[in-house]
Amino acid sequence: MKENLQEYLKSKNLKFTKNRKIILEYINEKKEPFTAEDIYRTLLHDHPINLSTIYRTLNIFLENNILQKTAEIDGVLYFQKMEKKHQHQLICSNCKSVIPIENCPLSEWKESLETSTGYEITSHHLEFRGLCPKCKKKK
Amino acid sequence: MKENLQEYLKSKNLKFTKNRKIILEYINEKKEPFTAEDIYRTLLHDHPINLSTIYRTLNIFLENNILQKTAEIDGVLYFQKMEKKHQHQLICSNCKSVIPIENCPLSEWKESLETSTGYEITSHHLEFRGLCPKCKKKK
DNA sequence: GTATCTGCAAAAGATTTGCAGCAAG
DNA sequence: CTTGCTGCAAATCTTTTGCAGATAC
Repeated sequence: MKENLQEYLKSKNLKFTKNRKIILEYINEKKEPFTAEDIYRTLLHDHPINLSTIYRTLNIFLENNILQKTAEIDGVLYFQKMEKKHQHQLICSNCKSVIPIENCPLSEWKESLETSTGYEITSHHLEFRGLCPKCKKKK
Repeated sequence: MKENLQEYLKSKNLKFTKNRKIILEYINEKKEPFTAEDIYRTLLHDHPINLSTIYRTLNIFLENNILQKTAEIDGVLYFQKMEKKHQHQLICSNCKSVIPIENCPLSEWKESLETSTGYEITSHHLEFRGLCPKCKKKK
């Protein structure tokens, strides 16, 4: 993957810099959706990278389908590695933690919706909200 | 509804001011999800209301379940009158218009998800994206 | 009258941008 | 060496907040 990306970036006149490499590693390892701030704070100690650079890198990765935007919660964007697998999120209303969920019964619904609305539907976004096991205990 | 609300607000030590009445009328008439800015611009000519006041009013209506937050798109909040009916949205990626859709096959999925994750799920949010009939033609 | 509302201006928080120096190829 | 990347500071955009005067009841 890393080698492929490097080739790919070159073909787009983009450079495979140290920062991009480190951010990419973060993205590849992280199972849960994350924010720009999450990356910033995680890397702060060993490889501090300016927040602007992180945002710029995330946008480049988004444009090139290396990354996907998976949620927007209280004005904050959440990202995840682009997966072949279709995924959605489960968000804790209390601690704002986000976990991914798989399986999705919605694709079947798509066609009937296209017929009834006249829209051409290209994607959907689904979020469940509730209390995670930890926050459930505290109440 | 208007009379009930007035009683209700009184019981909460909230006043039924002219501004709140006008904003409420907007909310009741508007079929599509709307933003604070939408209200501001619509009322600007006949009943200009300060944006802060609009935001404050929306938040009060939210807390009192007169209004619901239905989407968050590119950093902007979308609201709709609280409906008994469960609803979701269909958003045009091109012109950003939003229309509500009814029927939702997801409630059945909730229980199995609660079992598998340990979360207590309280709500879900679903958005479809695509091209509306107008924008489809232009392409 | 007095508690709540409102407009205004300023603050806050996430994200973007301009620019001058730095690094990759 | 040349083009693209980075850090920094400042700008931007939506939403929130503090405050002093206005309004509802």
